[in-house]
Amino acid sequence: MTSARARTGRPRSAEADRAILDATRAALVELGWGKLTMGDVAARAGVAKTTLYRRWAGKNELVVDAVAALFDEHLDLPDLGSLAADIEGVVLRFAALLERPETKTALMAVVAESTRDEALRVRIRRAIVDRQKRLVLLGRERAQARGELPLEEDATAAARNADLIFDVIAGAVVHRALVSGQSVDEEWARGFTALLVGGLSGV
Amino acid sequence: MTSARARTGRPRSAEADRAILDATRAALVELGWGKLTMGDVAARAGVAKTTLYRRWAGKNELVVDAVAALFDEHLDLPDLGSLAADIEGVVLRFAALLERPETKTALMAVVAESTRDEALRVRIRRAIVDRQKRLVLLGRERAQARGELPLEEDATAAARNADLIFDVIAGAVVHRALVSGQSVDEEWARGFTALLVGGLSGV
DNA sequence: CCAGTTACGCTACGACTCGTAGCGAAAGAG
DNA sequence: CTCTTTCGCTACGAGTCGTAGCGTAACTGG
Repeated sequence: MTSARARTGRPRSAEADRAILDATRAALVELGWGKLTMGDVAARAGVAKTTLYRRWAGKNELVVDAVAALFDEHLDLPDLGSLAADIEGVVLRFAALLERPETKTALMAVVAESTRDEALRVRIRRAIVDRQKRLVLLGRERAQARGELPLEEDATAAARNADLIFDVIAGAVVHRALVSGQSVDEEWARGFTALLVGGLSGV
Repeated sequence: MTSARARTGRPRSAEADRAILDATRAALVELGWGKLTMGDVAARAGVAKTTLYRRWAGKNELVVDAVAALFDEHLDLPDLGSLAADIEGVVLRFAALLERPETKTALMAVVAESTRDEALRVRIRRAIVDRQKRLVLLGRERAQARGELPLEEDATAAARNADLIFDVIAGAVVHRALVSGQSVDEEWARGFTALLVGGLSGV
């Protein structure tokens, strides 16, 4: 499967791939999603425009891959000892990524495009969303191991619940950072964690 | 102030305004944000392209106004008798708007653009976000009047807390509907409400 | 009724971006 | 050394952008 395609002929330059993705991120920082053009990225990367189109169908796919690389590098979560500390940790990780200018301008834009492009939506899910989700699931497992959260017996209910928690955490951070346009600092993370753990009625 | 500008000369056609905004929403449904063009909207509305540019600076501002009209019409919240019921109500209102094809494709796109355009961000806030926020504040006041939530003494802390709750509710709905791409139905609304009210540790 | 003022529809325009095609050269596999 | 694929380059038609210029339409104050 891995060697089935392109066993012969000139191989694609891995260096070009790196240069293109780097150039894409740089262009996102300087120009933002709206003014980023394929021709500009090609020029920055020092490759021909046709080379871009041989590897990516268009701007959407290219930008998803360029941003996904950031999520790959910067998303991990050490065990901070308690459920609350882990939630604060994951919130601050998300926020650190969302407040970069590259991701800030690109993420919402590709998600917007994905509402009319199912293939793009799947690509985003695999490249970005699922990576975030794993952190939430990890924190959940740790909390269950500590006895802070009950073990769930029904698998489908557990999955539904995990989806819910993920949407709440990721959604709140995204909304705070991108829609409300305010910074996700430690103070906000503490307040959010207290709300999530204790609820509105909790003290 | 209101009569200070354009007291003389031919007045702008209010009918043209309506036709343009209707055409914009129709174009969003058919084409989506990405393929919507000013020329196409003008043709649909039966006006000249120059007329659009006399009233809106560009695609971003036009679409914000077109979508804002929907939020104006469909955002109110009857008193449902309890905090939990009110939260479910507001969640389902948000969801009903977000699941329309016009708003689905437009909202994230203009928010993405607004990360590089402060004036646009303010316009979105005033036209859309603040209208949503009022519903959350309203539900909060009702809950306090019922005694379900404590009255807060410190005004700045209360405002900060209201911002937090709003980001959590709106963020969760947006994330569920647009990023996870799953429907916000009554079952999800119930689960979300239970989590928000009781917290992770609450039963 | 008449000038003054503003909005309108229409046309045309240069600048830009898109995505593709065609070419000869380069880089590997067998 | 041949076959295959990628590469950089150039060129292209199509489409969009935002603006300018023009004559006409609509409304106001004298």
